[in-house]
Amino acid sequence: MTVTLADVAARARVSPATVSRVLNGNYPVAASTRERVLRAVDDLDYVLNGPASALAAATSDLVGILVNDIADPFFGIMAGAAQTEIGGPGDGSGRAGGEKLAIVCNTGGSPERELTYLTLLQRQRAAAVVLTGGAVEDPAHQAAMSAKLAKLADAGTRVVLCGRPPLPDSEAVVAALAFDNRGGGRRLTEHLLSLGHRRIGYVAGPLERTTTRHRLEGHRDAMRAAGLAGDEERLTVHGPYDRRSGYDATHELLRREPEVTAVVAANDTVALGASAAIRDRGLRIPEDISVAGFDDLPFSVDAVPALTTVRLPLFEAGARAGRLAMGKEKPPPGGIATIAAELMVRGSTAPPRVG
Amino acid sequence: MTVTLADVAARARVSPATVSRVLNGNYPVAASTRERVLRAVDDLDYVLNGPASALAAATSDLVGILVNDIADPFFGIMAGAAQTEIGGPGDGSGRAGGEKLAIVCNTGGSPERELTYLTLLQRQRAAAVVLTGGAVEDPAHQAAMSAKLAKLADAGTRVVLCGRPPLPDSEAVVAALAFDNRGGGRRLTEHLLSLGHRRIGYVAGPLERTTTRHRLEGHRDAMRAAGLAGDEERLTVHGPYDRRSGYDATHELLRREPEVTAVVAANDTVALGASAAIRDRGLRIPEDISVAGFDDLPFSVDAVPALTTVRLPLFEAGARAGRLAMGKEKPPPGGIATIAAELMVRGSTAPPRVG
DNA sequence: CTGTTAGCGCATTCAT
DNA sequence: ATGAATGCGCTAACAG
Repeated sequence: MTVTLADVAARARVSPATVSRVLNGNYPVAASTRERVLRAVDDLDYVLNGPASALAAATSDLVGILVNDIADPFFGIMAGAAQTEIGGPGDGSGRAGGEKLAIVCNTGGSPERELTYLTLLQRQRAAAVVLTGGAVEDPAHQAAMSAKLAKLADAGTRVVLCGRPPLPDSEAVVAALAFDNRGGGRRLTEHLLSLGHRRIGYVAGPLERTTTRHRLEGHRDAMRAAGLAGDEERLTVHGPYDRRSGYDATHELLRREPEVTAVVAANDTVALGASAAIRDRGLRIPEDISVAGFDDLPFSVDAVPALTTVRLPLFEAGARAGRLAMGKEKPPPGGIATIAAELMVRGSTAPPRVG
Repeated sequence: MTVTLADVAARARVSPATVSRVLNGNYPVAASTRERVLRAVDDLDYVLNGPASALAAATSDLVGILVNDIADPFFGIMAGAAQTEIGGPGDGSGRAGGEKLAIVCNTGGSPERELTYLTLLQRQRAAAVVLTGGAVEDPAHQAAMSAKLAKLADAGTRVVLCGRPPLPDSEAVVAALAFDNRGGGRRLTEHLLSLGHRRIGYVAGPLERTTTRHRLEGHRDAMRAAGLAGDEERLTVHGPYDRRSGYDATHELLRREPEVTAVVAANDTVALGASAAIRDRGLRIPEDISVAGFDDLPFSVDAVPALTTVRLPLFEAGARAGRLAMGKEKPPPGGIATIAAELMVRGSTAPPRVG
């Protein structure tokens, strides 16, 4: 029923070994034989059996990309970029050559699912794994992750972190590309302070995530440097990285502290919700309250007014992670690189009203 | 080095077959033995060899989800929803039970890559494949797709279409969930007509895509019914489904035809770009020009003014496709279901200025 | 309910 | 440059 390597060999009048060699191309084969084999492959419409191949070779051509939320462009952009480097351009024939199969796995931000996916990828003997986005800071989970990644690395899987800080002690990881969330957060708040804001609310991401913590720390560093420490707790509300959360949290924040003149959101999506909440209270942006986000997702420039935010080079970082996973690029010194975050000042921030 | 089923069997003092049975759970095993085996698995930190398993069983636990653009929430939402149904909830142990591995493949809208990914999935003996979003209408590609899907189905892979019209003659497909793009497009334009608009510009998606054609046909149906046929070509500009394209195309449209009082965009993302272009020309929305989108993505309600659009139940459709792919839900009669599209009237559309 | 026996389809030694 | 032989780790009949 299903055509195998042996069938192709028979039709091309060569041995199975030869067919295998032309298909993998890592071995000298006479041009004439190669041609004969390829024709037989086409004639028979032969498709390599991936599992059999992976079993025999003890490696597969799967590359996993883990994301926290596939519906969030923050991850989609990185994953798509990584995939372009991993999947190869294809040869236009649809005939699948030696390229890898880049596959995106959606953890939904759940530590358990993250581990489960890693196990599944380990089971598939994945060639590489790219972990994107912030990590959960629970010590137990971190330990489990380190152990799991070590095991993957042991089995020959290349592990790359993208937009995620390096793990405590992991020589298992080929490279870690970390965003400068802290620096970005600090510069963003410094910008607001320089405009004259003093009471700045912060709609933070979920607790126990590195991204949340680093951005918040940057914010507080700036506040402290301006002599504005003390009110952190009251001026901070936590919630998921989504629009709804930004909306609800901002209402809560403004109820708690009506004197706020600026709201910093955990990311652009949250900022969108925050903006909606502010408008629903009859306030104008930026005249009554300034709003700022983080990430500079594509829609942020189209917000009205355009959103002041911190740009993260998501595409570039994802592409680099993809190359690193493929071994196409040399890892940075020490395996760790910090990716700069750039402040983008736009219309949603302005000096506070006097009085 | 790497621990195998046999090692587990030895430690649990049972035969390899028994270990296989408890791991797959499709066969009666004494509770005491099962427990012994599971303990051995944990002790040895055993991870099943996916390729070997797939080879022996002639099926794998991979389920492919093909998307046109992973950075676009339109696809992200569907893919994420499908994945929740496919991946299973996990048992919270991170130990990967019998769940499938849902993997998202990003075609970038390229027909070649679409075929390549299908070949790769065929190679992996995928359990199921979900194709999301519009298809390219090139006859050669359609034929190639039909053939490829037939081969996949032959090999036991379940094929499900989500947000994509059924193929000409394909009993290969388990089920096709098609959005009512035509009806939605028609109702949207009817809404504009009822407001009094007569010169309506259309920023369409890329040529030769089913989604583009159906939405455009709905629009033109409504125009024709209102006796407004004739200017189709001049009032339509095509481009990719992205923000930039919406921006450029709208400038082109307004240059070509300044009397336009409303712009219908191919989707919400394009509508965002269109809105920016309109504002950059010093025009107000909706006072000077009304704008409408399609899809009702999460950010659309936050646009200012909120975007009038057509809501597609992306999450529900994706989840249903996931269940269909898993055989957890009965296919609709004839294998084809049309998913309704709901008009969402919001602030971005209003009657045209008189005079 | 459990053990035994055969492959699954391919990559890779070794030969030649 | 090519062919023959071996085994990757597991599942699926068959016994029992």
